[in-house]
Amino acid sequence: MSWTDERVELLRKLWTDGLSASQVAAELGPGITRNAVIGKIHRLGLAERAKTASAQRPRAAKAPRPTHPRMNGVSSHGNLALAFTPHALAAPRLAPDEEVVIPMSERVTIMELRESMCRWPMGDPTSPEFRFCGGKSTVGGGPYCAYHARVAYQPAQDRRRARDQLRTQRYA
DNA sequence: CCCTGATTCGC
DNA sequence: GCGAATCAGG
Repeated sequence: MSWTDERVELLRKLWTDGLSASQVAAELGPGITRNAVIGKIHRLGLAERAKTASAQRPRAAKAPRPTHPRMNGVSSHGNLALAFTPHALAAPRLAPDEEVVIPMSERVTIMELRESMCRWPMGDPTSPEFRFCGGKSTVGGGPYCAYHARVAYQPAQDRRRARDQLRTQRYA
């Protein structure tokens, strides 16, 4: 990869528009790294950008995060185990077209689960194969990754009711 | 930890 | 000139 005229032009435009170096790098495609972009910006003398756009822009208000019945007061791993095993057992069944396949290698056991990870249960909770999704949980410490948050909170009226029912049956 | 830009320095 | 590695900061 080299700095062709087109590339430089695009770099100028995107950087001037206020994109971050990594965003510009992504636009320029694989092969151009963030470092490459920053280096070029300096060589071009573009480094004095009147503040970054993101710095000018007032921070967007934090999206309100839905609360989950079982999600309160969870902080340590022990808590996680206690809090989410019931949840796991009562996990809703997803329709095949709702299903997202997470490779086993990316899933995590309950011991590997961290607060920053998606706690969506996957597989049979009574099986040694049982894992959690393990994806990056949503910003602000939400319990699920973006996808599973959607599944958990969005369509869910009746599914959730069913799940809660199941939960109370088993853990009343 | 995720991210940001800045700087250095071997190539 | 180039950009990975590193630094300093949010």
